[in-house]
Amino acid sequence: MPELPEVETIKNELGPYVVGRKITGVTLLWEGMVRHPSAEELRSRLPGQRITGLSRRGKYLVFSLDSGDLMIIHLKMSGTLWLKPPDRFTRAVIHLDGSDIFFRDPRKFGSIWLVGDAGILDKLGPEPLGPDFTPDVFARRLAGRSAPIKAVLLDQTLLAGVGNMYADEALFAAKIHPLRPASSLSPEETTRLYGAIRQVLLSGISHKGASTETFFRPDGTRGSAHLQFQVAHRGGKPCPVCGTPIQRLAVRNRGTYFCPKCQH
DNA sequence: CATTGTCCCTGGAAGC
DNA sequence: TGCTTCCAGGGACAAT
Repeated sequence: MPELPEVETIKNELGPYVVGRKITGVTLLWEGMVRHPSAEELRSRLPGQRITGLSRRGKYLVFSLDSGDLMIIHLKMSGTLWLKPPDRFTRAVIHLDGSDIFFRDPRKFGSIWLVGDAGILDKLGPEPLGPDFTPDVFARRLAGRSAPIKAVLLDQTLLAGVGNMYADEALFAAKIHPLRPASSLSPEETTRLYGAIRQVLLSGISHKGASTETFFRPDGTRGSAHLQFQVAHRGGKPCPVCGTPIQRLAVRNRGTYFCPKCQH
């Protein structure tokens, strides 16, 4: 499930193959992924445009086009962008005058937009690894939030890019229980969590993303970040710090893994 | 505005 | 072997 480190990895590794290339055609095998405009308009407006840049905002991939348009892709649960030939889960192909891009998405949750500006991204909170995200900013944004800290970390308007896996990892690293009300964190705990979020995301990027399920890099290989996970997707296994079995509970229908002894 | 629940999707694993 | 159930879960949306 692509979160910030996985999307960053795709951006880094796909960019060299697509920036500077011209789109020559679009094949949609699952039109439901097109969010704006219509599938028909997407097919007619993309060909002929040159990709001038590829960037990431939160979990969104942003392709800049020479017309000024933006092609924005969200991979959601199971999406990947491949440079290699398609399989039965390919939902779209962006044909280029070079390597084609294959949008692979078994669960069909992924989305694509073709827009004139980045307005749909305005709602996102700060980039966790960017200069605008400081412990003070984090503390202010948590203030007044009574929901469980785990749920609040998944709110993309609070902070952009943290998903289910890295939220669990950050809470474990900061030794904070996932059900703690967000506003109950002490200043010291808030600072600790701030550092933990940045640390687990940077670790994820350096390991080229986590391939717990359907994530693959553009060349089809897996990342190795999941091998570093302490609690995420490790229900029943011993806590690497104290040996207590890792527990699983559901927070807003999201599987949440934590150590009941280490996290308070 | 904050919060919670439902829904969209499908394959793989586990249980019977 | 084959059926059913559960699990993976980001974000749009509706309801409170």
